[in-house]
Amino acid sequence: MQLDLINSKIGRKNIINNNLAMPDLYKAVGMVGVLFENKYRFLKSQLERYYEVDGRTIERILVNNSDELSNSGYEVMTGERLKLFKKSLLDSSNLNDLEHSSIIKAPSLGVFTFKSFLNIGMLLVDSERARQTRSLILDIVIDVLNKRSGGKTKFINQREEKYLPAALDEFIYRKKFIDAIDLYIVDNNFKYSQLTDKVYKSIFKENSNEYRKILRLSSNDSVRSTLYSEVLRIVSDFENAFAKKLKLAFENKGEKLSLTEAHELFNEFSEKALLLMEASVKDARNKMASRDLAFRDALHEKLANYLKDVPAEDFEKFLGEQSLNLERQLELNKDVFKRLKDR
DNA sequence: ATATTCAACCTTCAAGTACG
DNA sequence: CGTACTTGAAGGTTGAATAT
Repeated sequence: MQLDLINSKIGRKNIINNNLAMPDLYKAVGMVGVLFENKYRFLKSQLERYYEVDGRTIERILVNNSDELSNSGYEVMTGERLKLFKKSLLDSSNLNDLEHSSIIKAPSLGVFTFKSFLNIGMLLVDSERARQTRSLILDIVIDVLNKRSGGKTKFINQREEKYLPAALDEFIYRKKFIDAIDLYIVDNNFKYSQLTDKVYKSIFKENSNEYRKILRLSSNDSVRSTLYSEVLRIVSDFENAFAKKLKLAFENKGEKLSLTEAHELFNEFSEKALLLMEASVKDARNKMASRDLAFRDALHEKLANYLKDVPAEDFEKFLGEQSLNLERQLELNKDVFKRLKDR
C-alpha cells in the first residue's frame, strides 16, 4: 500500500475512519491519553513532545486543516465541559507541574482525541517522529486488514450480508441474459464475452480483462465473484433489462439479430439505462473505486473521479465482527438453497 | 453589575531552512 | 533559484475567572 498520507485527504480519512485499527494503533503509539466522555484526550503540549515540533507548527496545521481536524475530534473546550475535563485531567495526573499550573487556569483549551492526534501526525511534513508514526500507522492498518480478511482481500466483497442475496439474484438474471443472447442473436463465438464486457464497461468503465489486471485476478477467477453487492445489483438490472430488449427486438424482426445489431441495440439501451439509474451507478462506482483502493490496494484509474473516503461503517461491514465469510453465509442460508434446488 | 486580568487563540509579517 | 515548510516575534481578540 503506497499511500501518501501527507498529500491524500482520502488516505488520511481512511485511516481515521478505520475504527477497527484504532485499539492496535493506540497500543502501538504508546502515548497515554486521559479518558473523557469515552475518548482518550490529549493536550497540545503532549503532541509537541511526541512529534518534537513547536506548538506553532501544530497551531498552523490546526488553522489550515480545521475542518478535517474537527472531524477527527479536535475541539476547543470552554465552560462547564472544560471544568469537567480538567477534573478528569487532575485525576489521571500524568502531566508535569508546569503544564499543570498553566492548564488549570486556562479559560479555554484545545483538546485532541486520539484520532486527531494521529491526524496531526499525518500532516506534519518534516517531523521525524511523525514520519515514523506514519509508517507505523500504515503497517498496523495493513496488519489489521490482513488479520481480519484472513490475509486475502480478493473476496472481501463477499464478507457482507447483502452480498449473498445479490449474488443469488444475479445468478438468475445472468441466466436470462445468457439465454437471450443464445436465442436471439445469430451464432458467434464472441457474442457472450463481447456483450458481457459491454455491460461491465457501461457500469464501471472497464472490460473484464482490464478489471482482472487491476485486481490481479488469475484467469480462472470469475470477475463476478469479486464484485461488491451494489455493483452486482446493477449488473443484474442491466442483464435483466437487456434480455427483455433482445427478446422484443427479436420478435419485431422475426428472426435472430446479427451481433452488430445486438451491439447497436445495447448502445441505445445502455445510454438510456445509465441515465435512468444515474444515482445508483454513481454510488456503485464510488464504492467500488474507494473500497478497492482501501481494501485491495487496487486503483481503478478510469474511476479516479469517483474516489472518496471509505466510511467507518464499511470498515465494520467488511472487516468487523459481523462480517461473514461466504462459507458461513452459505451455512446460514442452507434452507434457502434447498428450496431453490427443489424447484 | 462592571471592570480588570489572564492564558489561549488568532493573525500577520518576516526570516531561516530543506529540497528538487 | 523558487517553493513549501518551519519558526520567530509582535499585536490583537476572546471567553472565563476574579476583583471591585
